[in-house]
Amino acid sequence: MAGDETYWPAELFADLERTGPVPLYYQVSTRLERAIKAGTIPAGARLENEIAIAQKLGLSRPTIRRAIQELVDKGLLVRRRGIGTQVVQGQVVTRQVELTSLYDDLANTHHTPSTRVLTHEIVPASDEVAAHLGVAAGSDVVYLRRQRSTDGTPVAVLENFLPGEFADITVEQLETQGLYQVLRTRGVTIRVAKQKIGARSAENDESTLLEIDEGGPVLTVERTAFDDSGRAFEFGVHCYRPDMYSFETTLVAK
Amino acid sequence: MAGDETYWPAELFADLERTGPVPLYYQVSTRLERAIKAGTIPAGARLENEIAIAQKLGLSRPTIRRAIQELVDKGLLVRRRGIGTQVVQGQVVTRQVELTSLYDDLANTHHTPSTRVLTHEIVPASDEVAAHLGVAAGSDVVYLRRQRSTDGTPVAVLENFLPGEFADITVEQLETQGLYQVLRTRGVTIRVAKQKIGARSAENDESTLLEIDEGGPVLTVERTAFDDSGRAFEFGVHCYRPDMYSFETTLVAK
DNA sequence: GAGTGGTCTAGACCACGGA
DNA sequence: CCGTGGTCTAGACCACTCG
Repeated sequence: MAGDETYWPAELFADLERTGPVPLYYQVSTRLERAIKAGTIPAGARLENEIAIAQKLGLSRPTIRRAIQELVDKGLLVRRRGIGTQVVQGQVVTRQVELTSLYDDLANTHHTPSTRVLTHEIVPASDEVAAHLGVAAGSDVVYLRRQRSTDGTPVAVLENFLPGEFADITVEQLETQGLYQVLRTRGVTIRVAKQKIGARSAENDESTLLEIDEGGPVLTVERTAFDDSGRAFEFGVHCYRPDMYSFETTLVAK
Repeated sequence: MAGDETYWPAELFADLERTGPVPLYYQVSTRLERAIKAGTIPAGARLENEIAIAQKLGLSRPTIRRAIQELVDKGLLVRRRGIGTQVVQGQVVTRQVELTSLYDDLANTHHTPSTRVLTHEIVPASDEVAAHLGVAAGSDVVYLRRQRSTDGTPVAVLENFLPGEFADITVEQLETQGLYQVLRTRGVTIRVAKQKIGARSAENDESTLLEIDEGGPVLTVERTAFDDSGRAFEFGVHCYRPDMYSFETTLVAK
């Protein structure tokens, strides 16, 4: 019957590097993702089955499965046993919440982020901060409060707590780079983050700093970040101007 | 040296069902997750290497890898080449954003959710709704507006648009079950959801419905849901009382 | 019954980190 | 150097869906 065709634009996969450092599953996955986003493989289309794809590409089935799984996890494909693999109808392009800092987020969207450091001091850890950072209550931690703007418009007020060993981070570093960028220079990279997103009214000087109405709504995030070894290295309490920032996520049922 | 021990409480894995319908990787993964959350394997601990685990359990390495990968994706473990696998220090228990309805969320936390249907009618699809649902602009869609409460306190105002084929859903069904529950009865299950989380001031009758201050802050979600075949079957615009609801997520760097 | 994805095995070689 | 996880192969059997 017409309409039962399966898709597999094999010509898109002619240039796979079998020797280079880039994993094969990743090469397949990214090419497939591009083809879907470009509409070369239309929404709702059915892909060829895994075995056939593996043969056409001269790869093993597990490699193909892994490539496809990447896109299933991203919400671009759905798989059903006995049926096949289909493209999700998600024309609406959504930029995902990635594990990047707000600074990078803003810089990546062709804006010019800037930072003003409001507070930069050593304080004893409260019980809450100590619990999140995994340090003793009352021990020295670094407290930062920053105002983040883009193109001159304030976007967020960022409060952060770091373990005492980061006391030597300077105001100048913080005003020219994002916090995660500074930490990366010191060999600390973010690997896992647990966060809670909510809303409340602006408090104290927040309305002034964000240039919004007194007591106006703000979007809030509480985030604990962990490094490569699973150690907590940052606890942040942030508030955002809701007309300047929002979070986009894709959820996939398991 | 002391402190270099690796952990693997093999006794926890004595009862694996090799013949049943539950996948082996899933059995290993859930037992391991329980052991981590119970503290049997402490935060920061290093696991034995994959080959040794596979031998001890009489399973293949790919099966063990998959079990571990599940927990890496959940943010409970981190893996580093040349180093090993370690438990993340995430004592703070966080309930994750799952692909469940608000109704189930509330019911699962030992509360009694209730729903009042405010509007239930057929309307022509606006351009925005049509784009999200993948139907023609102006075609008939079902419009629902509901007030959701828990233990008598209002939590959210839910606006939803569904394809016209769901016109026969009754008010009674919606007041006794969650929307996704009703749809599941009709063979539609949610598989992927794309959503945007933000904040704004309460508008029109929302403050009254949520029993908050006029123009007070609300947490907002815009969600498009897709079924097993990748077809959009629901577009929702919801607002939540921020003191009653927030979102928790875990992000893992790839 | 034919076709699909879901699981599992038993190896192999490589890249990276540390001693 | 060794130990670790990262990738890849070439099969196998099963469970599910459909005609």
